[in-house]
This record gives sequence, C-alpha cells and structure tokens, in this order.
Amino acid sequence: MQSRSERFAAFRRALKDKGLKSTAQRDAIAQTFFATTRHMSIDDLYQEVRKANPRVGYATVYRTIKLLKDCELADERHFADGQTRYENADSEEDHHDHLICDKCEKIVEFNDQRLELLQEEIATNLGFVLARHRMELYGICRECREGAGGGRRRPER
Amino acid sequence: MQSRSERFAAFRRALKDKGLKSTAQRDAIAQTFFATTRHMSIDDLYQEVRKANPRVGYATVYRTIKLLKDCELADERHFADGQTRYENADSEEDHHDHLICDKCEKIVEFNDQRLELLQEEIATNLGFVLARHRMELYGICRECREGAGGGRRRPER
DNA sequence: GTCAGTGCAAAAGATTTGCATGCGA
DNA sequence: TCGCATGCAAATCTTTTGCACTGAC
Repeated sequence: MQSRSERFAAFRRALKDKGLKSTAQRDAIAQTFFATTRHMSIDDLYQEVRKANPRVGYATVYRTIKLLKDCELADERHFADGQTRYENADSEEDHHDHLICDKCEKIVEFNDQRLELLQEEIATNLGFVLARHRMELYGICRECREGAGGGRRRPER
Repeated sequence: MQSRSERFAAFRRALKDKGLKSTAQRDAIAQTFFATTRHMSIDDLYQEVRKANPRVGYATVYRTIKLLKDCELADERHFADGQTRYENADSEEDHHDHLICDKCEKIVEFNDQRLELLQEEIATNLGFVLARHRMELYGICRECREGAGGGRRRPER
C-alpha cells in the first residue's frame, strides 16, 4: 500500500509530467482524498475539502477527481444506489472486493485469494487473459438482521 | 430460462397480487423489455416502446421499469458512463456472470458453481446473508490476442 | 506576462414528482 | 363510479461547461 505522502507525491509528479499546474485547490482536494479510506461521493469530498480550504468550488472537485482518475490514483465505482463514489486506487497486490448491506448500505471490503485464483482459472479456461475484475456481493449484515429492523438506515440521498 | 410469455405472465400476476392495474402502457413496456436481450437504458426502452405504442410517456417507462425491478424481473446496472441500464433478470438457477474482452468488447457469460459457493462462504464469514452478487471479469480474449491487434473494436457508445 | 485553473452560475442530462385527466376493475 | 395510472411539465439531482477573473510558472 502506498502511503498518503507517496500518493500525493505521485500526483504532483503526474501533474508536472502532463505540464499541468499545482494549485492550492488541487493540493487540498488530493490531500483530503488520500487521507480518507472511505468510498467518497463527490459531495462527501467537497464537504471535507472545504473544512481544510473553503476556497474550493464544486466544479474544481469534479475536475480534480477526474485528474486523479487519469493518474490512476482514484477508482470510480458505481454501486447499486446510483451514487458515483471514489476510492483510493489499489496497487496490484492490494486488490479488494466489496460486500454491501442492502439495508444500512454499509460497505465491507474483503480479499480472498481463493476467489482471485478461481477467477483466473475461469478466465483462462474461456481463453481470456484476465486484466482485472469487479465484484460486489449484496446481502444483509448481521447488525441489520439482529437489530430486528433496527439497522441504521442511511438518510435518503 | 423463463420464456418471454412466462415473464409477461409473471408480471401480470405480480400486478394483480399487489392490487395494481394492468394497462396498455405497462403491457407494452413489459413486452418490449422482455423481448430484448440487450442491456437497455431507459431511453432505449422508451424509443422501442413508442414504436409499438406511441401513447407512452417517459415517466411511465421509469415507473414501470421500477415495477419490474420490484418484481425481480429486471436487473439494474450502473455502468461507467453514468447511464443506468436494465436487463432481464436471471432466475436463480440461471444465474450467470460476465467475462468481457477489453478489446473487442465481446461478452462471454459463464457460471461456475465453485464461485457461487465461495462467495456464499465469504459473505457468511463476514456476517452477511447473501442476497445476490455482481461480477465482471475483464481481459483480452484469445481471438484478440492471436489476431495481433486485429480484434474489431466496437464504436464508442 | 501568459495562459491554465478557478468560482460561479447556467446548462445539460437523468430521474422524480405534482396535478389534472383518463381509464381499468 | 372510484381510484389508480398516465402524460406533461416542472422540480430535483448530478455533472459539465462558458466565461471573466486569478494566480502559478
């Protein structure tokens, strides 16, 4: 796993390589993004960034997250709720998948080597060389089941 | 695999069970949806339905696809382009996942029982009761590898 | 000094909703 | 007849874009 500062340095370097400028806004957005482990929506990120630097507009968050995507430092994910969310990109060895509670929308990350191997095998059998995959499991988490309808529901968007 | 008419009958039955009405619009939308195998966007569906029955509004397509989702006759998918698309839902026994070629965009469907079991196990270990999952493997297919760059590229969506 | 970057507001899309009217049961 | 269903248009939400101003290099 790359550290926060390594990611930030990579971002700065990528900007320079592309002939783009470093700005206070881009720095604040990137730092904020790298500092979190959550799956953030644009709005989450915007709210968070403004705590550090209120001089940041919504559009710049969009523009910057797009840069991070291009640099492969951010992964964009489309979950079943339709909200686009972003997370820090995995390095190869650090891949994980998602298990999502249908009720409280909690997202649990997991990694299972057997799953990775099995996928590799399936792809190979069908003549493919596997590049990547995306897997999401949906169900109901223990808390929501035991809480007898008590699972905290996230507020409607 | 359920046939078109079985799906349609199931839809009619579900409406009746819920105390909802069958209407010309709902019928037209459901029939059109069941008649296709593609992943349709709302707009695709709207355009297609209007060929059969021009007396159908956009909002009704939204409202009806939501009904189909509730009846578990339609699956909703969120792709990277931000368009929500729908496909005919698999029956339990008929579940399949997708293996997608990054080059020619061919989609191969597969089903592997070991994968299903492993997913079940992973979810259980993490305290979840699994409801469903979504898995997509991406790679390069044999033809595209052997064809030395010859794989046909589909036009951008 | 130059031109890319930014904020703002407006635009563009996608989806939902309020309401008067239509139509199935 | 009685309400649910519908069409339309307006409202919402998310994301993108045009433009004049700002600031990095």
